[in-house]
Amino acid sequence: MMTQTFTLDINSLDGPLGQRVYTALRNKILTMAYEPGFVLRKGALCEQLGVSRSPVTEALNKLSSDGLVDIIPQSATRVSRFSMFELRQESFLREAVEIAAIAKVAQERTEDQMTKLSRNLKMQNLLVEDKDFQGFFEADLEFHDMVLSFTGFPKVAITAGQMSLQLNRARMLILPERGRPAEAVAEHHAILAGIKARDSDAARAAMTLHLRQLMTRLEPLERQHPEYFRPNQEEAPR
Amino acid sequence: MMTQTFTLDINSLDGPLGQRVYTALRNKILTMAYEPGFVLRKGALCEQLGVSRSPVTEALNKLSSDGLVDIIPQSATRVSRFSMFELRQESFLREAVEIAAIAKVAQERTEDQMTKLSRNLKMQNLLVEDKDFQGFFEADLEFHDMVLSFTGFPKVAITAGQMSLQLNRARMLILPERGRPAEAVAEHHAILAGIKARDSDAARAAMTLHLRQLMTRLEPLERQHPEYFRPNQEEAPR
DNA sequence: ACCTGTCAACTAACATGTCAGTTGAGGATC
DNA sequence: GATCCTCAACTGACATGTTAGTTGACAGGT
Repeated sequence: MMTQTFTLDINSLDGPLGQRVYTALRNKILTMAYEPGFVLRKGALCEQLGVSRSPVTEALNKLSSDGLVDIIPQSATRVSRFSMFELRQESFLREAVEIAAIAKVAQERTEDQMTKLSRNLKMQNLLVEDKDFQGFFEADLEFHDMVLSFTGFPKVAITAGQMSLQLNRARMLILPERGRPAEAVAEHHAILAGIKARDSDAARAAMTLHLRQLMTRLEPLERQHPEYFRPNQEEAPR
Repeated sequence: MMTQTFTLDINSLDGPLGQRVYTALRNKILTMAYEPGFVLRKGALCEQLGVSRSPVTEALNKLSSDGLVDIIPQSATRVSRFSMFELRQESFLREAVEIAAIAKVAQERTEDQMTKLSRNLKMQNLLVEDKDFQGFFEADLEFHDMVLSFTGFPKVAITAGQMSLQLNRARMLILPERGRPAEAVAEHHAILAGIKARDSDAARAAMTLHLRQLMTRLEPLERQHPEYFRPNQEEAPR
């Protein structure tokens, strides 16, 4: 399903060059193929991809506004390091949006939506049984994306995705945690039960519980992989 | 306080040219000085500003990803028209975030924060009494921004601002509604009371009530100003 | 009045050149 | 050895040229 390209490749994508370069780099970064701190040399990228600086610059600028790369003016561009503070902020925002979404979806759900969610959840079960954690990871993303989409508000899913970039990248570091996928599936079941019963409060509570797990698991990361984090920069005073 | 420039001007700003052009155009659009549908001709802008296409292009691209302009490839760029569907989506997202924020702030507020909010609210009272609705509008924005900032999560305020762009622009169309500012001030008082009592639920309820008012007032707009809206494009089927 | 083909105007996307500012490594000086 | 200086390498920001694609108006045929 996921084409793991080892060398940077553009030709397999379509659309404008700038978009292609952006997508390619974005995937590299989000899958941690480019590690935090990795230096992106513009000249090398141009040569490697056989394009001029324009599309590369455009792509890097987009990545910068996504917060995926840090541009040090007149010097270098490197893949951004994590900041636990930033992860907490993203988690807060994600929770805010998903909670609101689940409440709406629980009230308005259709049978068709129930079927799709239920089908996805069964797939999650199978994937966990087969220990296909990569597959489970993607099914998990899809589950949450479906819930967000079922609000009937496409922008909700898009916005949630944009503001959870670092969060999803950091998740790559805690993929192989023993027993966690099974727990997550159970939590998804609880959420789905709330939706099925059209019980907003129950669905909301289950979702809250589920989402809170992530930061709990992310917090130890700063000690385990200090090289991926930037020195503490807590909130600034007002 | 607001410098109402009639001709497009860049020199009063600082920073890179691209940023300045972006800010200038953004202000024009958000204040409705450039009306929805207005065509932005790149050549004219370059001449008018005395810069080359690079910074102008950069600015227009940013505005496009903000959703403030619609770029019709190979043809023209125009200030985006409203879509009631999009406004509803932004309203949903804004409510999600502000609700989450107010709950957190109510729990963790400091005396200093109370003082600042209280001071702002008193100012709102004075401005409404003086019928300075423009001033009230800005104080209102500041009130909400303060609440978001008091979460201790700068990104929350930033994100909320980004996803409420169309909403704030549309608000410019309903500025002079009789009695509404006074009502809004009263609602702000209720919110502040919840924060003061550290009562998350009360604050949340008051905020929900307050935010819901906006869409109620925005809905009739589509009939009053059809020229500012694009023909209905409701949600796509899945 | 209605369709249709043509054409000018405009634009996005990209390539390339220039310039000033920053970084960092290495050498000179103390 | 520590500090300072210099310089090469790299970059962001901007200007400008080119190509190909889209739109809208206008003319001409029906």
